[in-house]
Amino acid sequence: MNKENFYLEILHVDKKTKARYGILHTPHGDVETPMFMPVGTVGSVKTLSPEEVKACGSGVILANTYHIHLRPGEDIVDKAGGIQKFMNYPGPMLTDSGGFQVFSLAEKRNITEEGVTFKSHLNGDKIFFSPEIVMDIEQKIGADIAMSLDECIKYPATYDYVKDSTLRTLRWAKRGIAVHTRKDQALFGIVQGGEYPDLRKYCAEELVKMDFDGYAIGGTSIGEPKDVCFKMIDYAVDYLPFDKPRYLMGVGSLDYILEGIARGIDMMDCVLPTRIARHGTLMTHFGRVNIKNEKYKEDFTPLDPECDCYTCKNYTKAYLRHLYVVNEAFGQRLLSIHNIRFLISIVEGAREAIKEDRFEEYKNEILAKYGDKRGF
RNA sequence: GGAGGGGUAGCGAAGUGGCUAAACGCGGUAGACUGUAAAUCUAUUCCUUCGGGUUCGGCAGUUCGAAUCUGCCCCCCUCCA
Repeated sequence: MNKENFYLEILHVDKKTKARYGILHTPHGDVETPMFMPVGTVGSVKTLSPEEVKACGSGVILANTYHIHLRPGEDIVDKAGGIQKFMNYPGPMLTDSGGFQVFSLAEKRNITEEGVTFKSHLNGDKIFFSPEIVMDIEQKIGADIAMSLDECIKYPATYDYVKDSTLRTLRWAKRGIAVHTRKDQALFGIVQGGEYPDLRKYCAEELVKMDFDGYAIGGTSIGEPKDVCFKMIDYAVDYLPFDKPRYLMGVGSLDYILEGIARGIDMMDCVLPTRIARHGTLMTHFGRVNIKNEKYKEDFTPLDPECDCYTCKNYTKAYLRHLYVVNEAFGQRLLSIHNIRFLISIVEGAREAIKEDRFEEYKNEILAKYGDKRGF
């Protein structure tokens, strides 16, 4: 495809790993890769202003087609001048297609060849998503990057199920790209195929034939073991074009992010930092901190002495715990700022390391210090 | 002074003879969370050396058995004088 102002400029590839450093050019600005993308499902990264998210060093942020379609509706976003203008985010955005809701709202949907019928989680209304309808909605929402409608396949799933689903996702991809006409919006295809190497390879190759503006690896981070997730990346990445962005969907814990980057991933998104922050859990250079813990009651030190975020520079654990305990919105905001800034700063460090061909060492150093083998 | 009502675990509140160490909620403590149905969910919350021990205002009874029945006492609330 030939999109205005959208391309990935790869400036360096790490000598020892597949990690790449580059600049993603988009209609709403240039951003460096690899990058971590915070999630703002309904047009807001929960508890934060767009300016605060940007101040954390964010590049692209996400919104969700299913949720925006329900409220306020794509026509309103279109009238507002697009999602970036509507929510006043000073940077590029991406909309997920609703493919994840096929997974997360599994009890409320039915899949057919034609598309997915959801029973709205808000009021039970019947919502039909075909690849064509999703393209129409995403083009109206107007993010810089739209995602093709897919089925995020649950794990584990049988070979036969994954094969049928993946072939259907490919047919949906073809139908979607056929009706995608906005030249100022990139469209990414999504590689499915579960844990099966031949299906991942086939799916990747078929998508590449369709010539998307970027490629995502989906069906990851949904409860599968870590090594399975890494294999899913490996099974697909080698069949993706070097010069197109590669997006690992749903990944937001420290080890998955760094392992993804090592495997040649450019973009990752996750709700994890914002969700766990709201629930009192923080990622720090020295592992996870649960700010609810009684032991922080009189701890007047910063959350993470090595963190440069607004929260760590200005507030103590005792105060953050207090805000959490009394359920103040400001506390959720400070904690969310920290987690987002933490992950973004880790990825910033990764970019510097890639440029200097020391990404492997950087990754090992960060993970060793973090300590928690779960990685988040 | 008279007439009612009530005192149950940190708090609120069920229970009114055995299945009750005692529902439920709050509070407390700990944990989970990965393309957001998530300011949500889970576990735990009398003591314990895990054998057991001590509980339902207090004391004394009835009973094989009492938070639950009886008597007296203490305290709280409402209304009338």
